[in-house]
Order: sequence, then structure tokens, then C-alpha cells
Amino acid sequence: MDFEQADALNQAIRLLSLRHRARAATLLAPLGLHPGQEALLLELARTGPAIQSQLSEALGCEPPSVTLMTRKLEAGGYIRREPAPSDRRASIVELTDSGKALADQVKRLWCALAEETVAGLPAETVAELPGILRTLTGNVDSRRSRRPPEDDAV
Amino acid sequence: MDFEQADALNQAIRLLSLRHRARAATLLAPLGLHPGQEALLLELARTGPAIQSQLSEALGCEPPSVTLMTRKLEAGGYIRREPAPSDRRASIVELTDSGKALADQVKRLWCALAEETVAGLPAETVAELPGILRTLTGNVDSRRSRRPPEDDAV
DNA sequence: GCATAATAGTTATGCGCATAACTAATCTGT
DNA sequence: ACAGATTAGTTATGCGCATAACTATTATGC
Repeated sequence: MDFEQADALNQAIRLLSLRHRARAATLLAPLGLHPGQEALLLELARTGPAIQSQLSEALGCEPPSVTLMTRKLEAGGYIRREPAPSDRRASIVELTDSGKALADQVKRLWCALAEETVAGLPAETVAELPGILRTLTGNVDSRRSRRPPEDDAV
Repeated sequence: MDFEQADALNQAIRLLSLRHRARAATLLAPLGLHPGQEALLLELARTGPAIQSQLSEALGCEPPSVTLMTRKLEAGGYIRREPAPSDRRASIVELTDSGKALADQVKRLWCALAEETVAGLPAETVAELPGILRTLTGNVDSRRSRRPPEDDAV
């Protein structure tokens, strides 16, 4: 691959990151959320209570990031942290009622953002997109377990 | 679009951002660069000397970000800033010889990263990808000038 | 010609994310 | 049963990026 193509790709990924995140920030701001926090709320809404290391794994970010995110969401009253009975090192994190309500609002925003994002693309491309993006992600994922491709493309 | 699909897409974009950036960080670290700085070097290598506001525009980030990036790259000896003769508000930024050499190294890394990123995808998809990503970016770009789509897809 | 607007850049501050270094608890091997 | 490794989490620190508020310069309208 020559530099022109490589740069077109890398730059496109970088810019998409910046813009998608910025757009998410704009949409989430009225809810009092910063981008990244919504992922934690959605994960809890999806799977129920979890300990922080599970969240770290699910969100794809490091434990210190989870520490800070949970602290801020807890301060906002959206989540609750209580010690795990079976492991005194761990904290169980769960949504409060307020957090559940907020997660529902986030879900609606999330649909709007996704629709806005793929506007103008053929439905076929839209359907393939998550799988393609996950393939790209897996290709550069330096933390992935060594189990091979796993073919989770759509 | 239902939430499942929307979340699959939004999450995929978020994770790709994290991973691609992390991978770039790993590759750039031996050169003493942090991700984001390479974009500035490549832009200068591409277009020659520029003032900061042009860089801000080209990189898609805000002027304060350019201020900090240029300061650090200048401290590293990779770029030089001198006052613009025709406008005493502006600074002209250009690569030093050291910066040009570094930019060449970055170009090689950039090719390797791009190839790694698209590994396993059909060539056809790879060819379409930059255009698709730019469409997505344009769709959520809140700073774009109001000139319509512009159809720069490949 | 001069007040006002627009533009180039900086500083201050805050967030998400990372790594490094640390504590506390649990698990493992002998 | 106990030393050492592993795991859960935190604190400290640094970077990129953002917005807000500011200075200095240049352009504009009357």
C-alpha cells in the first residue's frame, strides 16, 4: 500500500473519531454526560450489575479510567457502588433508578446519532459497516486475547 | 434504526477510535511522538510551511490544540516557528531538517499501520473504505462549511 | 480617521484516556 | 500453612482534545 492510500485511511479514521466523539459530546451534554460515560451506562443497562474489572473489559478501557468514570457517575447519582460479598477487593456497580432513566434517554440519542452518521449510505453498506469496523478494530487491538478472528462480522 | 444496530455502530466507531489510536501510539512511541502530532508533521510535509490557523483547519482540531502541539514539536526540534512578515499576528510553521527526516519515518509507519488495519478485508472493501469513512465523518461534522456533500467518496 | 468587528494566537481549565506505582485481598504451589 | 504470584482497585501524572476568556493585530464602515 502506498502512502497516499495509507494516509487517506489513517486520517479518515482519526477524523471520524474526532467528529463522532464531538457530535456525541454535543448530544450528551444536555443530559449532563461526557462522551465515554454513556458507554458505561449502556453496558450496565445491557448486562446488569457488574464489577469494575468487567466494565473495564467491556468498555475496552483501562481500570483507572473506570475508576474515574464510576466516581463521576456515582457523584451524579446515576450509579451505586457496593462491596462485593464474595470478594472484598471488588466493587459491584449498578444503575440507580435515575441511572436507568438516563440510560433510556441515552438509547434514544444513540439511535439518532447512528442514523445521522450513516445518512446517505446504501442500506447494504450500513448493514456491513459494524462488521467491517470490528474487523479493523480487531486488527489493531493490541489487547485482544489470542483467539483468532472469531468472525463476528454481520 | 433500532437500538441494537445503532449501538453496534456507535460502539464500533468508539472502539475503533480507541484501538487505532492506541496502536498508533505504540508505533509512534519509538520516534518520540504521541498520536496527533504525526498528523501535524504529515500536513507540513504535504503542503509546506503553514500558519497555525491553516494547520488547525487541516488537522480538524482547535487552535489551542495546535498551540500545544507546535510547542512540543518545536521543543523537540522538529519544527520551527517564525513570525509571518505580512501579518504580525501569525506564525509560520515549517519542518526542520530533523522534522523532515522524522516525517519520512512516520510515512513508513503510516503505511504499515494502514496495512495492518485492513488485513483480511477484500481489496474492494479496502478501496471503498476511505470514502465511506469520510461520508460518516461529514455526516457528523458540526464544523463543516455548509457546502453540501461534495461527493469525495473514492 | 477612528470605533468596531473579525482574525491569529495564547492561557486556563476540564474531560477521557493511558501508564506507572502502589495497596489490599485472593489464589497457588509446595 | 505460608511465601509468592495474581487480581481488584486507587492515586499520580501526562497527553490530546475541547471550550472560555483573553491579548494583539488587521480589516471594515461610516
